[in-house]
Amino acid sequence: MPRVKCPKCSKVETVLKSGFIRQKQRYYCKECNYNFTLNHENRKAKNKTRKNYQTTILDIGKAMGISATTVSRALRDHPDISAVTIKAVKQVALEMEYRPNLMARNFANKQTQTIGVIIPDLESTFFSSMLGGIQKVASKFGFKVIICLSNEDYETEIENVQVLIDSRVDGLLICHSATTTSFDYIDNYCKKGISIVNFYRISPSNKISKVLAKNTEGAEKITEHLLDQGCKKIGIILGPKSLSITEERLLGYLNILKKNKIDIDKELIAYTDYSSTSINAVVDDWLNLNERPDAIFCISDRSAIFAIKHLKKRKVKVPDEIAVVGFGNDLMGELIEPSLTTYNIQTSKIGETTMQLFLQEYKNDSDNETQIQTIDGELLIRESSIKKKRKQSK
Amino acid sequence: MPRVKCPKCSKVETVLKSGFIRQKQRYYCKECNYNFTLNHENRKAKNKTRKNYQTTILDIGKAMGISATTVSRALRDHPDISAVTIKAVKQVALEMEYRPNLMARNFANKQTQTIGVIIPDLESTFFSSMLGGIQKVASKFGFKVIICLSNEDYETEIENVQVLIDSRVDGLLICHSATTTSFDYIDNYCKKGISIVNFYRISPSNKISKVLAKNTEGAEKITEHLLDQGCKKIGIILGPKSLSITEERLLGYLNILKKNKIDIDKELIAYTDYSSTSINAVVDDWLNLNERPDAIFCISDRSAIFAIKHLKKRKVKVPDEIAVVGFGNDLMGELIEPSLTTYNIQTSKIGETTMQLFLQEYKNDSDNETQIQTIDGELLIRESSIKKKRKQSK
DNA sequence: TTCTCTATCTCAAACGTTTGCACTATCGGT
DNA sequence: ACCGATAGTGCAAACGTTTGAGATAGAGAA
Repeated sequence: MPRVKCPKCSKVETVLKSGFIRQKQRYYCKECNYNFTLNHENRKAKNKTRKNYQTTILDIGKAMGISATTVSRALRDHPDISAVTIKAVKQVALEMEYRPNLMARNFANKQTQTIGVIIPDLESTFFSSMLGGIQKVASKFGFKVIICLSNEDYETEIENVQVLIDSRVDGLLICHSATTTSFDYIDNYCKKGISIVNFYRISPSNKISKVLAKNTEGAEKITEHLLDQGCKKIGIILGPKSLSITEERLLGYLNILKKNKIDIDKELIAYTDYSSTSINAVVDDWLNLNERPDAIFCISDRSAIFAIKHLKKRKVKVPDEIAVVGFGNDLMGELIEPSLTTYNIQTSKIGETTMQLFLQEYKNDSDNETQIQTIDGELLIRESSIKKKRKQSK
Repeated sequence: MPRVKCPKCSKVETVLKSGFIRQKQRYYCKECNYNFTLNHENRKAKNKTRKNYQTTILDIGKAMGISATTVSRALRDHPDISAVTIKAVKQVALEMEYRPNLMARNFANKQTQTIGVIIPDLESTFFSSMLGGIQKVASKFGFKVIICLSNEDYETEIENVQVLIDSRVDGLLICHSATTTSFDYIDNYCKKGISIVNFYRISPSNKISKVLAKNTEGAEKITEHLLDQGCKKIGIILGPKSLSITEERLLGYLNILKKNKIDIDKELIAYTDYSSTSINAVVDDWLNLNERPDAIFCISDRSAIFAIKHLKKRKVKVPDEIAVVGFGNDLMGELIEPSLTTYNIQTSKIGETTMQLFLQEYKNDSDNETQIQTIDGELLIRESSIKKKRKQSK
């Protein structure tokens, strides 16, 4: 029989061993019916003395002989607290190097002052500049931004959404991936009362607000410009069919062709997955036609640059033989030779507006109607679309 | 006298009005000395029924007749819990659409599975590609990434650090702003036990780990290459003096000049703040010299592109009259005409390594020594530095 | 039978903050 | 002397999870 004293009744005779628990001998006292092990450390004391201990409002309260409640309120300038107290508390907080624990605050408040942003990639300056716009507005209003990249993959997109929602971000700004074909999950989360704003590449859902570029109008202007340059046969390189921007820009293109009574050649409407291989394949196809197109309208500046590079490699002169135009206005369009004609959708402004829209909805947190905001763009005529012949004839 | 029943002694006669509190009539019972107001709603009930209520482990426990503890452990496959229970709990959790509240979890665990990244800007593809590298590794290990932009401003950088630390991020990856001249704050935070990793633009602190490019070596290779092309007079456009990269690259440049017994001309060493105006000013200065430089080595690809654009405007031929080289390998260098010779520092890999380094330190969370990792680079010779004469002579 | 062990489960505290409401003191009218 | 008002402060619960350690039961050992 072990010679151990029961911590409750202080008897020794009645204590029996009772197996091991977590690598420690465990005892049982018959007298008071109590199980116990020896040598427990004081957890509280351990915590208070550990290296990176942070002062809390409780510490301040204790130091000043007031309650933590009052400290909490004082630090936030609550009207109930007298000016004297507020000043004193703030002074002590400073001295004690107090910093609020935002984790705890957020937890208590059930909000994080954080928004999640999902974008397809950071390969070019295109999405990162939208991100920049979002960041700018967010930081102005004290919001943190968690970024997630979908890498143009639907599964990843959904995983990201899940993680962000589990993290209880206050809002979700989503630009869909190129492989996203089902947008149902959006509606699902809306039911749970999370603010989602779609931007640039949007879903068909009518439950969330959206910010988009003037896709159709832009495509119209681009197509008009090409016709204006004397182009007769304009190929269009689109993204995947499921993407809103694909659809809308195709519409603009078709509008202008119809308006000008030009037959629509289905062979000249190509869907791609944005990859250089798929774009090069389309270009090759068209170069093999009996009658080559004299202009190519690309879904993005990036794809236009792929096209230009490929055309150069195939010894086709841009713009003389084939004009190329992009869409979006990516920084690199300005640098390539020939410089790229494009439609400036104001990426940064799209980002800013998206964040503002979220903020707006977040403040009125009622179920007010969803908004759709369209950001103005402008045609940016550069060298890649100027047909010399035409230029000379002017 | 008001006709209100005291909730304690149930008497009516003894109840008096006692002012208003928060827009509500307040009463006072003389009998039992109790103050009260009427009609308090049941907060708990209100919460449980509100629109976006999320099931908790407590709900699951209640539904299954087991404790929340068991649920919590079951969901995390704790060995104490029987396989049967684990399976059952997971099943119910799925049915009840349970999702862990990461805010609460993080709060309890005192860690956030989140790292903060501070970069100067998102204007070019340069930092965003480092960010991409960080993101890639982070998401692989279940870490979220909060981004902050310093906009090359010291104050903003410090503010960001503060916010991130208050948010209790698990780590901080910092690339300093161009205007940061005092790095003391870093050491300060290190004392508090936060993992900080510096990348690309680093501080002199010896308390944190760092990931950097082969700046000196790269600058040597670049300079050697220029000499190789027959350049005699190489101007160097640097960033601010306080920046580590400025110093290190200047060193590489000087090394090679000395090695080749070339006199160092202080006039050809220029410090800038990265802005196009400051770069153009330097270029103008040099163009006004009696003897113009025949090559310009720029601190970044972005600044090299500013320089090339400005030279073109001033009708100076690149590379024939003046060769221009950059540093870093930004996407746009490939696109400009003439394409830019540069030193590829592998931005994305720098990001990846930074995150890996953090992860490594985070896991051994001991105060192990700091590491400095250098990422290999390679000279990327393109058109902007090829002197035709030399080429012909070969 | 009596003690010991293991497997499994539960209790309660802890994390740091916010918040509803009670409490106290004091002041001004009747 | 009594009533009503207001300002300032404190108490305790709540947020959802994790965790240290006690509880319980049934199996095995002595």
